[in-house]
Amino acid sequence: MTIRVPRQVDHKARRDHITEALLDIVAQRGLEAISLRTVAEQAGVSIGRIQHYFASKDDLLAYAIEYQDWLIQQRWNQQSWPEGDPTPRQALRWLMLQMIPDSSQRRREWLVGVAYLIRMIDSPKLRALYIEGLPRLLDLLAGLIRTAQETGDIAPERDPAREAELLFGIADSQGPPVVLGLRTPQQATETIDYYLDHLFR
Amino acid sequence: MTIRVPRQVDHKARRDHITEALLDIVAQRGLEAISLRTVAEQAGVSIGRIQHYFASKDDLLAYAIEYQDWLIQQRWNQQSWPEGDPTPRQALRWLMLQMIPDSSQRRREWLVGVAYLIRMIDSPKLRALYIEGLPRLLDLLAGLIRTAQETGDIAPERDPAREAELLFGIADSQGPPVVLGLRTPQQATETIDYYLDHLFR
DNA sequence: GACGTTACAATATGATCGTATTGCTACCTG
DNA sequence: CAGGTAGCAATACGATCATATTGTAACGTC
Repeated sequence: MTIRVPRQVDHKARRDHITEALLDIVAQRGLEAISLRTVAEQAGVSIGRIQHYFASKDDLLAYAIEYQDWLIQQRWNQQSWPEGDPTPRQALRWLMLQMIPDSSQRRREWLVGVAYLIRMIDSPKLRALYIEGLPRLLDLLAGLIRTAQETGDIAPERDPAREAELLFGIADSQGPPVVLGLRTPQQATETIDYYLDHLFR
Repeated sequence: MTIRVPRQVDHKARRDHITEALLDIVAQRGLEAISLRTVAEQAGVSIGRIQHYFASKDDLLAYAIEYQDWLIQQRWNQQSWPEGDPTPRQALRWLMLQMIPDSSQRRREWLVGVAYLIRMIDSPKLRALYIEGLPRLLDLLAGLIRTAQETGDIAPERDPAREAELLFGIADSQGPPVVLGLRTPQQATETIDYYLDHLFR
């Protein structure tokens, strides 16, 4: 039997290295600045190498958001929650703070998401990332709200689904002012805490 | 028969016609799709004409957001408020609904705003449109909240500035789900009304 | 009615674009 | 160790790009 010899080069690693360069450019200068030449230069590789690992520019662009989506999933799965067994309020707060672009990593993710947004409208594949991801997050938030209602920490007349939308919206809307430097991540956090203070009692 | 080419031409009308074509393309295919050729084709004019009215592509791009900003100002100034003398709640609701991209006009404005966002980071001129516009709107919202507090319609312990941020955030965050078809403008309105129901009493 | 200027259209230019092609080398398989 | 193939680099190619240049017709002014 022939032993499966590992590939000479790590295919995924090469693709990801190129993709990292692309995402950096997109976050700094937008999709318009993407060309095989600019990506090759940013990645420090030849155009030939990019062509070897990606069938076309479109293929590269498509892989890039999938890669970013994968990156985000990885982070959510790996990052530990605030404390071992957080209260609903702590969990909600933590989830909302995750949405603030307060690190270079999250800032890049946020900007790339914005850059791809117009493309999402006409691309079913891109849209799916949003269409499927958002309800999942909203369900998560609504579940935590329901739990807090059971323990009496949130008034029972609050609608969990609506409240989840509000929480998401409040956190989501911090993106532009934070990225544009109008508000600090600290100030965004204060606004989030202000609302949580009113939601919980 | 000789074609009559009027010597005196409405400069602004020509520039605006070209700019309209550009904004349509940006909203549909993003800034990457902008070239003098695509704009000329969309506008139904020659490249030479565009060059005659704009010194460069950058000049055209810069004029386009200024033009859109002017368009928005015009609409805000001309559009009449809900009723002759609206209550603070009616005014707040109306302002928030104005932010939902529920017409092709507002949808285009929203998408163009998104397309230009990354450019805003490094361009002081573009940033100014956001940096100056947002606080003005927040002040307007906070003022209405304060008025409602004086009449007892909003609890006095609410912080007008914070509440203004929340109202803006809630309305602003409706943009992506509405544009991407995940939520209807009607549903976005319901979420806004839900929050107003809790803010007012 | 000559003259200058405005308002373009048409075309030229050189850079940059995505992609195709070619060539070479190192390694894996037989 | 012969042959094939993966993994590129280099370059060629035609399209498209922003911009510069040139040409021309229609007016306003005199």
